[in-house]
Amino acid sequence: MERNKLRTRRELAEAAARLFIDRGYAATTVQEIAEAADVSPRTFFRYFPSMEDVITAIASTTMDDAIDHLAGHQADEALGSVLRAMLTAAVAPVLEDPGASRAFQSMLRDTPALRGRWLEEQRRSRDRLAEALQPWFGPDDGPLAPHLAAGAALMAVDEVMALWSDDPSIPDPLALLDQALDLLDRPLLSPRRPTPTGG
Amino acid sequence: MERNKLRTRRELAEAAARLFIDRGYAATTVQEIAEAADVSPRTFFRYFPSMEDVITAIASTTMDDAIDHLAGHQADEALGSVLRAMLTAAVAPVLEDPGASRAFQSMLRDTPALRGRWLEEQRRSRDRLAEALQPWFGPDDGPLAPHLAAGAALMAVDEVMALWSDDPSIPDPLALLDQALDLLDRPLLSPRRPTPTGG
DNA sequence: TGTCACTGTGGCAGAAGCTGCCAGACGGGC
DNA sequence: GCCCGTCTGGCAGCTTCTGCCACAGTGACA
Repeated sequence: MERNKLRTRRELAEAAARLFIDRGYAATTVQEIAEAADVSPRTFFRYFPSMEDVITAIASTTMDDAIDHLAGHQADEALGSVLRAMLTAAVAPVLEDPGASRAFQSMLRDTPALRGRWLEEQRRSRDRLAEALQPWFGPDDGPLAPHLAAGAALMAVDEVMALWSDDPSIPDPLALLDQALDLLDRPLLSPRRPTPTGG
Repeated sequence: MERNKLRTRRELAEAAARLFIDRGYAATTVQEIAEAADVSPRTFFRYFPSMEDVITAIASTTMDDAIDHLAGHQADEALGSVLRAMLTAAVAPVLEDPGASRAFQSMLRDTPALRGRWLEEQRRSRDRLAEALQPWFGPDDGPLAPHLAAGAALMAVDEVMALWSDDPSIPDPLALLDQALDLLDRPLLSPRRPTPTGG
């Protein structure tokens, strides 16, 4: 019956995503989602504590997988290249159906409640990623360093996806992601070297 | 009557914050907040579109003020020092009542719904800050650069506050913030130079 | 002083989100 | 056939949130 549970959960999440994109979050009811997944509303709330939480089921999987994948790498590889590979793998699924991804991003953008949950999920990924990045940092780097690296990486993905979904002329988020990661590895707060003597 | 409106709004926000910290978000009802602010529940929803949104009224002001303050600076100052001053000013109010700030952060940490809204507010601040940082970046830096700088700065504040509120042995978040900003201005993804030849 | 418009507020009905509880359905082991 | 654990549905009830109408306070104007 375990397999059946996972199937029901996925069906609920997919039905919800479809309805949210189609008619918007506010215009969708739990009853409709439940009907689309062929269960009762009561059952819906046995799988998700709230209607907003459906979104996390859609969001978390890809990033979780990517972070898990990182455990296969060793600290003797350069952090930059490992992170680049991981984030590229996390973003790549977008290319399978760019239209749907764009629609999803737009929906997210216009729905504060869902965006909040999405960001919270991202925040949780940040903690997990920081943990996974520990081997690349030494005691001299301080406790903040892995958290900042993880945060910056995920923030870059978020910014890239936002920019890509806003601007239809950008065909490929992967090229943007590359640029973003290049920028992250240079002094972020000193873009142009200021004139040595102020004035 | 305008002044009265602002007063009511602030009273609602403060009553809500007090109740959330005291008994938790889930155990607080709109009716209780309304009673504490001496208005009807119906009036509450005229000031805030949802119960969760009260939190943004508390959050947004300090960061908004700090970003506005940034408009007084010119691009001939080093970005790093301007940002440092701005973020320090944004975090400084915490020192007025560290106990309350810590309690507030803990409450935020344990309440997914509120944390989501909080992060969303932070996301909005990121866009505003990126806009304000434009003068410090040239066309060669690309469109992503100011967004990444703004995102990294706010992410650092978030991480610093989280670390500070978790660990009672850290007396002062400002010192942590300084460390975080130092780290941001060095190559984030190359903490230790890897051995030139892999092996 | 009377009337009008505007604004802030309260009350009420009703839809929707969400939970606790009980009852029925299904599968596996004896 | 019977028991047991799990998944599910239905129902009652509370809470969040909205649309609507009514009332009170304020200022302008005759």
